[in-house]
Amino acid sequence: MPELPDVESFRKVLADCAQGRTIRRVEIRDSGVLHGTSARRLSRDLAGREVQEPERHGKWLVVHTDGPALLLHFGMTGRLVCADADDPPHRHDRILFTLGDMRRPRQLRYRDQRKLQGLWYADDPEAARRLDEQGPDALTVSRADLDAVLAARRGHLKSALLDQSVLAGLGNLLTDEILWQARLHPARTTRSLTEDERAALHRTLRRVLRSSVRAGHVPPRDTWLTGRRDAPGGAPCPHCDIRLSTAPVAGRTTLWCPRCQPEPSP
DNA sequence: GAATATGTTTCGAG
DNA sequence: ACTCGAAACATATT
Repeated sequence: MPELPDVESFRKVLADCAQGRTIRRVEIRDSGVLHGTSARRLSRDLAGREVQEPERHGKWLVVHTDGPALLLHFGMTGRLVCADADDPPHRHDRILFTLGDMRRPRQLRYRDQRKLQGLWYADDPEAARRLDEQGPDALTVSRADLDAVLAARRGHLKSALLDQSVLAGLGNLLTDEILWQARLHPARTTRSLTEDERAALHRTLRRVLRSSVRAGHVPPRDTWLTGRRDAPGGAPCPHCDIRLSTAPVAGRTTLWCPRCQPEPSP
């Protein structure tokens, strides 16, 4: 699930649930999501700490406290939920942070089915390196910065947009959506883009990201490409009704419209 | 059982 | 020096 808009909604969950509150207790139900630390050390370090305003960069969430800062990455199946501390945990709740006052304690839960990513201390060398290598955040990237990162990259447009070190925050769904709305074929090369196409790409990227952030995820609207992803045997393009094409591009399932997004000329 | 999945890193090849 | 594709991570669903 998680791409930039999802992680942005987790940031809000974290802020509403925990900001300004004290962590009373940390329960690690599956230490498989911990990286570079142990369950014992994490709960010792965080107990009694106050949660401060969280930050997001790309798909990373930074949890600031008056003690150590944490980095969360949600992989493909992770999420953050706020629950009543008395509610029984979900099967995939890997870490429970109990917060705030004793009368009505809340619980922030890191839930993740596949455990592809997880939690790091912000000063962990591996995590710090990964965060350091991120490109500009896709939600706020300027036209000039987008042009600059694309100019520094060759190969397929889709693989560039998907690369977090080029631009941080886009995943497979968002990339397909943006390329379709900008009417650019995913296999176009970054170098082939004209001035007008780069302008359209930036405009579309902002528009798609803003409405997705508002919705908390990439909305599966009928008028968007995302709404047609799951149709068996290929769905019609919401623009022109021709059958959408599917093929792997940059190693990922890619959906595009052969009419609205013309094949790059070789 | 097989294929697939909204993510990312690593490694070998071109 | 870059870029690409495949494999690996762990688990559920179709």
